Amino acid sequence: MIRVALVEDDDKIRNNLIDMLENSHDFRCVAAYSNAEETLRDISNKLPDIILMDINLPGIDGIECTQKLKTTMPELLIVMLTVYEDANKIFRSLQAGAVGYLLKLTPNHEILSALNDVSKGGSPMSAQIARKVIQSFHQPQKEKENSKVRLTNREEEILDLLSKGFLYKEIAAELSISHDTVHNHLRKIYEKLQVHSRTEAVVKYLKE
Amino acid sequence: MIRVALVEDDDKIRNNLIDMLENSHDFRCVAAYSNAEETLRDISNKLPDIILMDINLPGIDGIECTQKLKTTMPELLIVMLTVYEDANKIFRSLQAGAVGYLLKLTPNHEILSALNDVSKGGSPMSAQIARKVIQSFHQPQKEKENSKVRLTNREEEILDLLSKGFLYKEIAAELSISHDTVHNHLRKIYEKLQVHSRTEAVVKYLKE
DNA sequence: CCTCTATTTACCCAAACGGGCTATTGAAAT
DNA sequence: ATTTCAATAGCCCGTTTGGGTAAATAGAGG
Repeated sequence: MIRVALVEDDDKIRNNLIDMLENSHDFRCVAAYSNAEETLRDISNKLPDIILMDINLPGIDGIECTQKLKTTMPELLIVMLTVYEDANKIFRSLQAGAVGYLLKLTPNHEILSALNDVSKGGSPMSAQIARKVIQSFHQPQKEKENSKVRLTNREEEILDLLSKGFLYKEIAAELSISHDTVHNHLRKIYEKLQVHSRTEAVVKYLKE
Repeated sequence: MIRVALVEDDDKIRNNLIDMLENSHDFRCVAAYSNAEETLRDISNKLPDIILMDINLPGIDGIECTQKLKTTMPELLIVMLTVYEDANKIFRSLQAGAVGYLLKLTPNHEILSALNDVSKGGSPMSAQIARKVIQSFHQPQKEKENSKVRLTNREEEILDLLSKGFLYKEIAAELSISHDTVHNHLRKIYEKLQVHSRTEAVVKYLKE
């Protein structure tokens, strides 16, 4: 029997996963947590072989949690199970030590076979996810090295003003350019930082 | 002749103030800066008696600038001249060492008479501003001590999610409450933090 | 018992934002 | 000479946000 633990804050999804595991022949659900903090505190009492980890958790997120878990229990196999299909989250998860990355819309039987893969030393991920991972190797080495994407001077300038809470039109006034140009720079910035809002961009920026 | 310096990022307003000073009998404008950084660098060459300081400056804001100026030139008289009528900014300004607090809508002749007051040892401020200052002495000491406003647990929880870039509706889903409730908590948070947008709130929050 | 606060929900509305698209200019690189 | 790219500007459109206003409930503290 392979010991599996869950970290998932949505009650319904968590209970579905528990059912799935308990109705299987090969797996046992030895723990189910709703947040990262509890997981980090309690996991050493349960010693699962595999963890199915949600990314979007209240407080410490699944990626950070993965990182912390791997430092204390490096043999633990962690599989991300999440709604995000975004390249950045995938890479950060894998870098944090996850061995697999599944989307939440994956049918139960595929999740189970993925868990089997994992226990056999595989790394399950959907074809779309795999493609994104593969593509990362096609990127010229240059870009991989400084994974901290390079913003142009103008973009940094705008991001800085953004982080001070200025509106588009205030930034435009400040820099004597049009509202639309600010808008355009912001799009490029969001694309480069892999985010979709002011807040996310500013948070990344402030963490330098 | 009383030597006055200006710190104001808006060209039009700054030039209006220069005109006002130059057309007066008692004052000379010895410097006019558009930002705090330049002011801090250059002010020791100009040695004004009084500074009229805007709060909303790009980069270092007027309050921080006031603080820094007072450490190196404690005899300098600084008068805030700003659009903000909010209690928090007023107190922080006065604590930083400002001796007066005027609103930008104050007519020129009143600004001049305020400058006269200042040079005579007075502290000019409008009746509304004065009221807010007075009221601060009526507040129980408790609240004055921890000026770092207290957010409720719920509010912190929501602010935390906000800082992770979640949308209102995502926060609502996360906490199993309605979109409107999230909206309302955010209003309270903004009010307590004296901000007017996600970005500003998150920046304050991340700076702990 | 009454008041105050925290938490919750709701409706309205204007401003701000995010993304899809296209396009011009000038500089730098190939 | 041609291509690439940063910077500029614009239009369209749906979504998100912020603020006004109102109100109900439950718990704490007088």
